[in-house]
Amino acid sequence: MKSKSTSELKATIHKVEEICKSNKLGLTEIRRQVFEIIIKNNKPVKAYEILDKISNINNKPSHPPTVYRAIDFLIENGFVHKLNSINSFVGCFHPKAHKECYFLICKKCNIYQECCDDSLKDRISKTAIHNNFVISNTTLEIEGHCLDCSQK
Amino acid sequence: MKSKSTSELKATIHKVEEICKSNKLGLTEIRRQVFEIIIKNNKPVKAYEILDKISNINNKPSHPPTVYRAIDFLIENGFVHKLNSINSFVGCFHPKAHKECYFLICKKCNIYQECCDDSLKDRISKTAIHNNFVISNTTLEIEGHCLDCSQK
DNA sequence: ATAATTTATGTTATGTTATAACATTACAAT
DNA sequence: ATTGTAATGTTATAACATAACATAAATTAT
Ligand SMILES: [Zn+2]
Ligand SMILES: [Zn+2]
Ligand SMILES: [Zn+2]
Ligand SMILES: [Zn+2]
Repeated sequence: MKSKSTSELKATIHKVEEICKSNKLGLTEIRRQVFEIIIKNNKPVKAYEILDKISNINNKPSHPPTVYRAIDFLIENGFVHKLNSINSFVGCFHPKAHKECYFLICKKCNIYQECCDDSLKDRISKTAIHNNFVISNTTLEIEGHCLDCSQK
Repeated sequence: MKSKSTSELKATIHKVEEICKSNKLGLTEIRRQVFEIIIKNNKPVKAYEILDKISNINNKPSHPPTVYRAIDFLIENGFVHKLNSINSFVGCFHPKAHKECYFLICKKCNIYQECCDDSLKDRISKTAIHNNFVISNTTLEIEGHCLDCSQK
């Protein structure tokens, strides 16, 4: 993620809080911690990295299910996304704006960008219709090199 | 994969043999076995399923590295694809036609279809260009329900 | 031919990612 | 008080993948 400003970050966290409040979703301490670890990182985060960080924050060892449960909650509600191609998790900066996001992932510096434009979404939708297929979720992950890294 | 005819299957296997021959790629016994297991299955196959089948075929236990090496070879040369969203492998029915394939995967019956049309490819390419991004590989996996399964 | 090199496979162990299963806690509803 | 429900804790293990090193088979150079 091309580094987000502090205000964008705060706004996103606030939006998630609002969504949870108005939908009576329990944004518990652990879920909040996991969300903040993910959203504050400008690179995709791995589950066991989160596990380490959570353990440090709380000064006691956490266990995989704790982290994976929090991740599940966050994904279910559209606050984070999983990047299947690299088994990592990223925060969503427009939660609930749409169900899925598409990503560009730089193999060199590991930075990612969302790229969920409508024309792309439409094209995928048309492809599905053309194949008589009803979409429930889409994984689109484009790996390669970002501008900076391709110039070096 | 909407079940391929025997002739299509034979043709694809033959094409892979030809490509290997003309490019001096060693299509060894194990590699061929793994390829045939994957291509003959109309559903995505998991690495450890392949491991079991290989062990049975050869009447002696095989080990994970053997299978993963064969898979690596087949992917590198475009004969099979990995579906990252379900950690499974599928055969390619038009090897070398293009570097990547896009997929529709039915969550219910597990059958998959390739859907690598040019308009979709173009759209992805344009999205990358628009973001100053140089693509090296693309994962597009659309999960949902096929016609049959959505009618039930 | 044979030695050197390269390519592929065998084998053991381990690393990494993710979930099953069951116990406990906290808090709300009856 | 009792029951229900949602979340978390805990232990163990399943599922997916690779590192590291040994051996064998095929190529190539001498
Ligand atoms: Zn998003
Ligand atoms: Zn980069
Ligand atoms: Zn293909
Ligand atoms: Zn189906």
